[in-house]
Amino acid sequence: MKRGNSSHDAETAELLRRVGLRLTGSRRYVLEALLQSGHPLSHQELLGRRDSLRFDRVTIYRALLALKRKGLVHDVKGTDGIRRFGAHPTDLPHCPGNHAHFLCRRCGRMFCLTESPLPWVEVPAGTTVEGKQMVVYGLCPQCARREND
Amino acid sequence: MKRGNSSHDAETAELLRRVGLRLTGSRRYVLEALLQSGHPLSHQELLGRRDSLRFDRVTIYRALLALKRKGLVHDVKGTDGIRRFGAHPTDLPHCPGNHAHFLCRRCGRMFCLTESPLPWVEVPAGTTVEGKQMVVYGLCPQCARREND
DNA sequence: TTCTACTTGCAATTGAGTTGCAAAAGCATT
DNA sequence: AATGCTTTTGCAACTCAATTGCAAGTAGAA
Repeated sequence: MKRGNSSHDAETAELLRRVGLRLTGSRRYVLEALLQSGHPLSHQELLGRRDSLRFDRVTIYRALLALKRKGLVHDVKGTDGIRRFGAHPTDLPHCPGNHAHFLCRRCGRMFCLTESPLPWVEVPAGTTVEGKQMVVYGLCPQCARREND
Repeated sequence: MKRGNSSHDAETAELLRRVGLRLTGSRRYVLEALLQSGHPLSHQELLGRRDSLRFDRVTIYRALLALKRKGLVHDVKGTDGIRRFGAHPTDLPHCPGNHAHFLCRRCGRMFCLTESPLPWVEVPAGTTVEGKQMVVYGLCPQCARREND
């Protein structure tokens, strides 16, 4: 399977192998893209990239689910209802995604606020907590500047 | 317009008037339901209630948007992608909804964790924060018990 | 009661995400 | 490098939350 000659190419292969996933083009592409990108990406954004190699929409979804299932990426459902997936080289291979995320309501980009770990939350007795996510929304610096013109 | 004879009937009318919304059946019904319910409700749940008076789906959506716009209710997009709306008598009329929410992945009910105010979050310089939400998910006490049978 | 702006109901549409299935590809083995 | 088994892919169809346009209906003020 043809693939890009990017800097993370060997790294993605190693990561996929380590978690027991077959090395397929879509998984390499998706993990590669998430590692390169400085911020979490939505399914739509992954499809839009020039180097997406025209993988089918469904294939991208399934690649994301596989990576998520193996813990290579974390995901957040934004206030806009769109799920975005992120991978951080420093977090891998046990990327917890245990931090807040910022979502710009104008450009739709999401950023990991890795400096803000999620707080402990008190829940009623008997409750089982499986996970948590926090989304901060508003305008990113660039969009905030444009909004004031 | 016919309406229920519930305990909050006068309260809803007063609240709607105070924020400058016309007193219509759907708004009374929705606000009433949210006040009575101990937890935030989705559009679907609002439609399903016996006393929903068969308002149109779209009407319920628009009533929710109007209440939200006027700050009478707060809303949260769950990890399941479904938006739920909550009103708390004690919060009104400036219900901030500034607390975490718990979402049960089994029964789909959402609860306000009013004891857990959202933490301050550090964002990059220039960022405009307009709001934030936190969703904790897992199993509620009842569902956790059933899952162990 | 009348007038007008706002609200409602209906039908159609959008868009994210999922499912079933036959063809194709990964990979361990020979 | 051929075999065979299992997983993955592509395609089409589908589900479901949420939105939009518009004509008919209604709340509230004059």
